[in-house]
This record gives sequence, structure tokens and C-alpha cells, in this order.
Amino acid sequence: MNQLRAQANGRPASSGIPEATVARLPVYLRALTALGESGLRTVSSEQLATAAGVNSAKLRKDLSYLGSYGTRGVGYDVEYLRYQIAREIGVNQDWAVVIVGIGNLGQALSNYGGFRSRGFRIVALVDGDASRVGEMHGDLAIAHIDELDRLVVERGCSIGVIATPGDAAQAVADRLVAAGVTSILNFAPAVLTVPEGVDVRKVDLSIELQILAYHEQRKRTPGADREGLPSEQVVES
Amino acid sequence: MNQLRAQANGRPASSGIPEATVARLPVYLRALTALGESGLRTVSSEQLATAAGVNSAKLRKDLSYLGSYGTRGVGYDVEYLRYQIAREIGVNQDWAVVIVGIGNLGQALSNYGGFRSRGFRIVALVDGDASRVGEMHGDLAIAHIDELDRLVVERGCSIGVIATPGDAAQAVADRLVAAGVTSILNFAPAVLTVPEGVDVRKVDLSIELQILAYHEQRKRTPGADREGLPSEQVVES
DNA sequence: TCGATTTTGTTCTCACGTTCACAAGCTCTT
DNA sequence: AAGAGCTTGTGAACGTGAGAACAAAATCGA
Ligand SMILES: NC(=O)c1ccc[n+]([C@@H]2O[C@H](COP(=O)([O-])OP(=O)(O)OC[C@H]3O[C@@H](n4cnc5c(N)ncnc54)[C@H](O)[C@@H]3O)[C@@H](O)[C@H]2O)c1
Ligand SMILES: NC(=O)c1ccc[n+]([C@@H]2O[C@H](COP(=O)([O-])OP(=O)(O)OC[C@H]3O[C@@H](n4cnc5c(N)ncnc54)[C@H](O)[C@@H]3O)[C@@H](O)[C@H]2O)c1
Repeated sequence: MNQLRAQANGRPASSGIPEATVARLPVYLRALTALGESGLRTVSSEQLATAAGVNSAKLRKDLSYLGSYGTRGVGYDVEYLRYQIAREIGVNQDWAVVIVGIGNLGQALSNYGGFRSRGFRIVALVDGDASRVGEMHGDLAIAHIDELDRLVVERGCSIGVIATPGDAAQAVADRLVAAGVTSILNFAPAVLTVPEGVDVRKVDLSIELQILAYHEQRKRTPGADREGLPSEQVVES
Repeated sequence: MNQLRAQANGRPASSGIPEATVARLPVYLRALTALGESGLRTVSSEQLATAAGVNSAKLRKDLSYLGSYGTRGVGYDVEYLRYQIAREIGVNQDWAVVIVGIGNLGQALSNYGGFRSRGFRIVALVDGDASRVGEMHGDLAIAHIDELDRLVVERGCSIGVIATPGDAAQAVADRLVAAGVTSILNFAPAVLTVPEGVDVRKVDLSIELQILAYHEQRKRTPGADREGLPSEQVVES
């Protein structure tokens, strides 16, 4: 309901949500969706925290950045909270996404149905290989990268996904930015340089495995450390 | 100050590498490999930091956890530092990996050649769908999940990758753990519960997109916040 | 109506991570 | 041999995040 209440209330003024909290909101959103589908109407911070795999104090603090959407002694209305988080993240509207590099990974992404239900619609597939142009994936045909500008503008893409080899990634990023894309998800093992105002997030599977390997190696070395071995759970960073 | 770190002189302090540093070591490793291939013998913290996309002070502090491998006034020997980081992470040896769930994503992962060169060898593909058993991917055949125990033991897997739908993920994780896997990389949108001593890292592409969407939405809202807009670069979390 | 009970929202403290700034230490030139 | 010029390694300041603890607010039963 009242979307103006935030200001009057002394809320963190819509701007000040910590990055760590932003990264957890989608997790809460998913947990709420699952709980809602199971028929639950109201949820306590303890229940929701368990479902999301976090500490309940942390959950409450995270939610408090959005506003006071709970009821003391009762908990949170599942559907209402779900809506508020979705609105805050911006997944009530649909975001148009272009994928560049339709190889192994690009194809997997384009075939994935889970994005649509979460507010993202893949509206263009682009590749540098001319011999692949026209190939259909679902109801989208692969276009040549020279069409990128036109497609981004015509279809209103603000998010671009890079799934090319690493040595092409910077050039692709430059073209995406030139075309007007202001958010990039990069799967290529490369450090991207982009102008201010453009957000880049990277997903690097080799790095994830290497981090696991580091801890795995630690478990193997018999002594040498590890006095009071703690939780050992490694989740996100 | 810290009375344990002393240990002797500049010992790597074996146990105490901060998690944030561990997550960056693979990035340095990749940058060093690239610099080495381009013929560079020696590199300064400033150069390497630029190549890795981090602050040079942070780089030096990170490296200092491994030991004193640089030379003041000169920099770091590229090959020597590369070796030291690889040894610290544990990617000198090969790690055997099993992938569970050979759908869109599982296939992309199994076809990907970049893992082998970074210390990981995919040694088993497992799926729950009996009709897929025997299907070849590269030189590996898909096995049924009931073979998981045997395969993990026979082929010495310590790392498991989950690429099944979300509702199967917990059951798969349980089976992996029961088979002896102690590190899990989870692509399914689900919160996993595992025993102490088992590491879980999750890669959630929907969440990455949602984080981008959040910031994208912020850029759109004209006023309401953003007085002194800062770097705006979002890299990892 | 009042007190018991529940659960939120927030405060406080501690731990962790980042960045600055600079002394220590190395090389090279004179 | 000594000083100039770099670059590392680290102490210290600062900022962000996590978690414990508790007061404030709501419901419920008597
Ligand atoms: N496949 C995986 O499981 C996996 C795992 C980890 C990392 N990655 C990374 O993801 C990226 C993609 O991996 P992949 O396995 O899909 O690679 P791939 O080689 O199968 O596909 C790359 C695609 O990009 C296209 N391409 C190349 N240069 C281009 C350019 N300049 N502009 C546009 N398109 C171009 C190619 O034509 C090809 O279709 C790589 O950087 C890889 O390192 C992939
Ligand atoms: N494909 C993508 O680009 C993408 C993107 C984001 C997230 N994900 C997530 O990654 C996971 C895999 O995605 P996908 O597109 O490859 O799905 P998919 O449906 O193509 O493949 C899933 C595979 O898992 C197998 N499977 C199902 N239940 C199993 C069980 N109990 N034991 C063993 N195997 C089982 C199925 O037989 C199938 O082969 C999903 O959780 C999905 O949400 C995928």
C-alpha cells in the first residue's frame, strides 16, 4: 500500500541499502515465494531466516532497510512482504536481456526457463560467428554482433550477458556499453573496464572451484593448523 | 599484536588467510598466467593490481598472507609468484569432479575445456533420468545416480557439482555427502544443509541478474536519492 | 482492562575488510 | 661507498557487516 510512507517514517531514504543486503534480498524473495506456494500466510523472521539459510537477526535488519513491514508479535504477511521485496529489487517489471556468445554456456542460458518467472526476458541472442546467424534457440534466432546496436535499442535491453571467450570479452563489453547497455553479467574469465555508471558483475566458475579446492586442501593437511575448527560452512563471500 | 602469527619469522601463517583474500587469489593467478605468457618476467604490485582489477595496497596485503615473495624496489617474479599462489590454492594437483544433473547447464559444464587447465578434471557425469544413461559427452558416459557412491569412491571425487532442478538439490547433496564428497558447487536455486566439514558454494544466476536489476532501477529513478554519486562499479560482493 | 506472551525493530559491540601512508629494503648510478 | 629512486610489506585509521541483546509493540487469554 502506501509507497510514500517510507519517507515520512524516517526510513533509510530509499538510497541506503547496504550491498550485502541487496545480495540477500533475492534469496528472501525466493524463500517467500516457496512459502507462499505452500499455503503459508504469515511467517516469522525465525522461519523465514531458516528457509533462506541466514541468521534471523540479520534477516530482520535487512528487512528493516525496506521499511517496517512486519507486525510485532505476529510476523510478516508472506504475500505483502514478497511484493515489497520484488518492488524494491525491481523484478515486478520485466527486464530485457541480450546474450552475447551463443556457445555452450550461452545456449544453456537461452534455454533456461527460470529467468522469465523472475522478471527477466531474453530478447536477443548475438554471436560473432557469421555461420551461426539464423540458428534458432527457442523462439529467438541468433543475430550477428553487428546487429547489436540496433537490437539493443529496438528491444530496450538494459542488461547484457557476456558468454564469449575471455579474449573477446572486453571488446564485447565496449560494444554493449556503446549500444546503451548499463548492466553487464560477465561469464568470461576477464577483468572488464567500463565507464562509470555501468555495473558489472562477474560469475567465474573456475574461481568458485578453486576456492573449494583451497579449503579442500586444508582439510587434507593433517596438522599444521586448525585448532578449534569452526563452522566451516562457506556460503557466498 | 597477534601472538600466534609470529610463529617464526615470516611463515605463511598456514592457517590464517582471510576468506576475502582466498577469493581473490584465483584472480591473481589468472592475471599472472596471462602476464607470463606475454613474456613478462617481473611485475610490480601496481601492474598486477591493474591486471587483476584491484587496489594495489589490497594486492600487496593479500600476497603478504602467503609470505614475502616480492623484492623491494623490484617487484615480484611472475613465474615464482604464480607457482606459489597455485600451490597455496591447491591447483598444482588435479581435483576430480563429479557433475550431477546433465541438463542444459550440466552439459555446458561438461563440455567446457577451461577447467582442465586450471586443475580440475571432470571424471563422472551422473543423472537421475534413466533414459539418458549411456549418453556420451566428450569421453564420458552419463551414469545413473545410483552409481554415484561407487563412482565417487573409485574415481576419488572430492568435489561435486549440482546442476539439477532446485527441488532435487538437497537430496542430491545428501547423496554426494554420503558418498564422501566434501566440497559442493551448487547451481540450483535452493538452500542446502550439509554437515559440518562440508563446504558449499552457490552460483545463482537469477540472483546475479536481480542484483543488477536493483541497481539498474536506481539509475532510472530520477531524483529521490544519489547526491554524490560514487564509483558505481559493482564487482563481486 | 490488564498482564503474559510473542516477535519485531534497533542499538551496541565486535570482527572483518579496505585503504592510506610510510619505513624498510633493494638496485642502480655516480 | 653513498645517495637517489623505487617498490614492498605493514601499522593504523576507517568503513562495513554480523550477531547478541533488548525495548517496543502487537495479540491473546482471563
Ligand atoms: N561452458 C562452461 O561451462 C563454462 C564454464 C566456465 C566459464 N566459461 C566461460 O564462459 C564463456 C563461454 O564459454 P562457452 O563454453 O560457451 O564457450 P564457447 O566457445 O562454446 O562459445 C563462445 C561463443 O562466443 C562466440 N564469440 C567468440 N568471439 C565473439 C565475439 N567477439 N563476439 C561475439 N561472439 C563471439 C563464439 O562464436 C561462440 O559461439 C567463456 O569465456 C568461458 O571461459 C564457460
Ligand atoms: N540452464 C541455465 O542457464 C540455468 C541458469 C540459472 C540456473 N540454473 C539452474 O541450474 C539447474 C540446472 O538447470 P538446467 O537448465 O540444466 O536444467 P535441466 O532441466 O536442463 O537439467 C536438469 C537435469 O537434472 C536431472 N535430474 C533431475 N532430478 C535429478 C535427481 N534427483 N538426481 C539426478 N539428476 C536429476 C534431469 O534429468 C536433467 O537432466 C537448475 O536448478 C536451474 O534452476 C540453470
